Amino acid sequence: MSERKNSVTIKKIAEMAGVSRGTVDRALNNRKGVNPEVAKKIKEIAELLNYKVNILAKSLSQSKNKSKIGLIYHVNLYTSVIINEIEEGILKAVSERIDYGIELVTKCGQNFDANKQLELIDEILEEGISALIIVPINDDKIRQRINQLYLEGLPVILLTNNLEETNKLAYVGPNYPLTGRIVAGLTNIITNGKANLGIITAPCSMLGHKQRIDSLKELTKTRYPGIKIIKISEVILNEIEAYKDTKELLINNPQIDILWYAHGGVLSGLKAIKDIGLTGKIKIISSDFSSFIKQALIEDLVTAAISQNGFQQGYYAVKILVDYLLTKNTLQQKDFFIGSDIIIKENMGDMNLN
Amino acid sequence: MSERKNSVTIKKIAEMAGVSRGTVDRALNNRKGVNPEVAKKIKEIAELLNYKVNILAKSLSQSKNKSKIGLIYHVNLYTSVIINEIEEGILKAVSERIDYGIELVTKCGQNFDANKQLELIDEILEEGISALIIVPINDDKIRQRINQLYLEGLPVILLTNNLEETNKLAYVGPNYPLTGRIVAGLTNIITNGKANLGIITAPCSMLGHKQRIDSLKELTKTRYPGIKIIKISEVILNEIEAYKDTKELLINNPQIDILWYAHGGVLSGLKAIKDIGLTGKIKIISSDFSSFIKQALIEDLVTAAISQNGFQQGYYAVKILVDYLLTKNTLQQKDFFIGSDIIIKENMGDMNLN
DNA sequence: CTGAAAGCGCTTACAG
DNA sequence: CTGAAAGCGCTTACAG
Repeated sequence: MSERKNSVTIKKIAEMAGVSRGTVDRALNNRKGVNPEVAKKIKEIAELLNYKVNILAKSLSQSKNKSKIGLIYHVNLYTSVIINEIEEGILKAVSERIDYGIELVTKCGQNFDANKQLELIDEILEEGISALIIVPINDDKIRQRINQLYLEGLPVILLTNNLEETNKLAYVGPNYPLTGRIVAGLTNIITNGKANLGIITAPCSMLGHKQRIDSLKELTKTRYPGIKIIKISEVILNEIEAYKDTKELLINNPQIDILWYAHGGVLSGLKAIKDIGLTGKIKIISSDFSSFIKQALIEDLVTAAISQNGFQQGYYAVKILVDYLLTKNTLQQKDFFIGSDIIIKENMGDMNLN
Repeated sequence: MSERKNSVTIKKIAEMAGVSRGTVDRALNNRKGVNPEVAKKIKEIAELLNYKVNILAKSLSQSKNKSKIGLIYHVNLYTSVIINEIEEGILKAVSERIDYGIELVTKCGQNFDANKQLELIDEILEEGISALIIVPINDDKIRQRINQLYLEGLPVILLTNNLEETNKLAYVGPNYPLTGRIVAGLTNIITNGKANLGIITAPCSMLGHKQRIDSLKELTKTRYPGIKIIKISEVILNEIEAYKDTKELLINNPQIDILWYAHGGVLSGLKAIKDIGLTGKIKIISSDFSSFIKQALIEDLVTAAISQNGFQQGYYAVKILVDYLLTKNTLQQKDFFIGSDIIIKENMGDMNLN
């Protein structure tokens, strides 16, 4: 069953090729200074024997020069919770890989400040990182900088927020269009197909947020015509705005019976709903899943939430990156989508391990 | 941030204790033949320096003697799909750990045959396994055998099916009572709290299946009184029975508006529903999540499914076990619950990596 | 361009 | 009970 490797080592290849282990190493790792003919022969033999490098030995032998992974992200009021989870996932994955000589360097910016993020990139480069994980801000300057870094040979993983037309090793994060469709499907199930939906969102500072709304719109049109989108309300998200906006939205559109908070703001939204006496009359779907939302689910104030699994996002970003750094194997895919879970009152904290 | 180890090696401890590296190794690994006083001193120094073994070096040095992990499971008509997923997860985790000298030996029984499983245990022991992952059959003989093995020092992980009063390193699998509650909550959401629920299940050959039903019953009583359980129909699950039973159930209980298939049988069930002209009038929740169910979700024949994440179950069983074998660190918990996901038409295949 | 040798951190016969 | 030495598979100055 698992006879697939072993016994074939660099030593065996060296013997068969009639060279030293050092030369085999150089050839297989494309280091310079090997006679091309010899290198070719060595590679052929390796191929023939289905040689697979022993990662343990490789890492151990290189353990003097640790490789630093850079992490750049940014916090702001409405993403801080998931950022915490993401960081936990990252730290977990890194701690599992300490023996491989992996180290983490972190820089954190604020509030979608692209210039600040550019600075952080410069700073982190000075630390001598060998790869970068970044939650990029949706800005041309950032896009260009990342393109440049990637072309210069730095493996870059975009985390949580995908940038279009940007070179990268991979994107790890939610499948935003899919998330929008999930909200549509969930609304359908909750309302038995007949709904007057209100949406509260923020101005689309992230590509994914726009994709989410667009795909919801499309799916309600084509698959769930009984779901009417009454109004999409874009507010600059802070608690005051979310409160005011929820109130206004519901008073001006009394037919709304289900409300989707695409970005947060649920806390004040619920307060507004209570103040106008609609608690229990409006169903709520939240695309946030913080401890506050958990509480709201428990109290039946929110019907369902979509969790973006921050922990997994962070964990897999590191896992994928380190696998790549250790093996240089071409990745099987460019986009690694982390599932978005449907959370209801009963399945919170379902999984008790990480 | 991650300054937590390194630089402190066995060599350093040896120097400080004034002994050889061999002796340090013997002491720290509790091998016999070390002067107790010396051992104590060595351990104190290690503690003081917060020594953590380098797993890479340890595994590499031991890579001649591979450790075999035994896997015993059983297939039968209605669990085969999830078993496939479980096996995929196991194989993935094992393949990621080949360099650690991990090998898998697999034995497969059939149809809840406990005697057969006992035989398989004997057979697999002869292979010289150093740990066992087993999907145990709910039988006293098995229970006793596992207890005995565990007491003899074999690390045993119970996978997917938990046995009570059985010694084990850990259980990895669904939280069955929770799954029942999820079905209750899902039913509540789908039906807006008013439901006449029919249940089709199999005689409880597994503890978990009973727990699932019990917890659903309890939660509908306490939290969702609007959900009436009309009938719980236990059939020996094969397609003919599932067909007959669904038909009978729905004809005799025309008030049923939502049906939960707790074990499978959905394929024939849907056929029966069609034959009596109720397609689209009865909502279906499936606790199975096979490719057939996927298709049924796409065709709107099934409203929602609960996935038990077989892949993760298998993957984590191996991960947890190998971590343990390599470090002998006491596990943080006894039960590792793998989340059960709510699947609707829109979030199938949400995650595209494993 | 290539080889011999030392090294990564740990384990393990072997000899005493 | 303990140490010296070889070994796990790979990498890397160093010398040529």
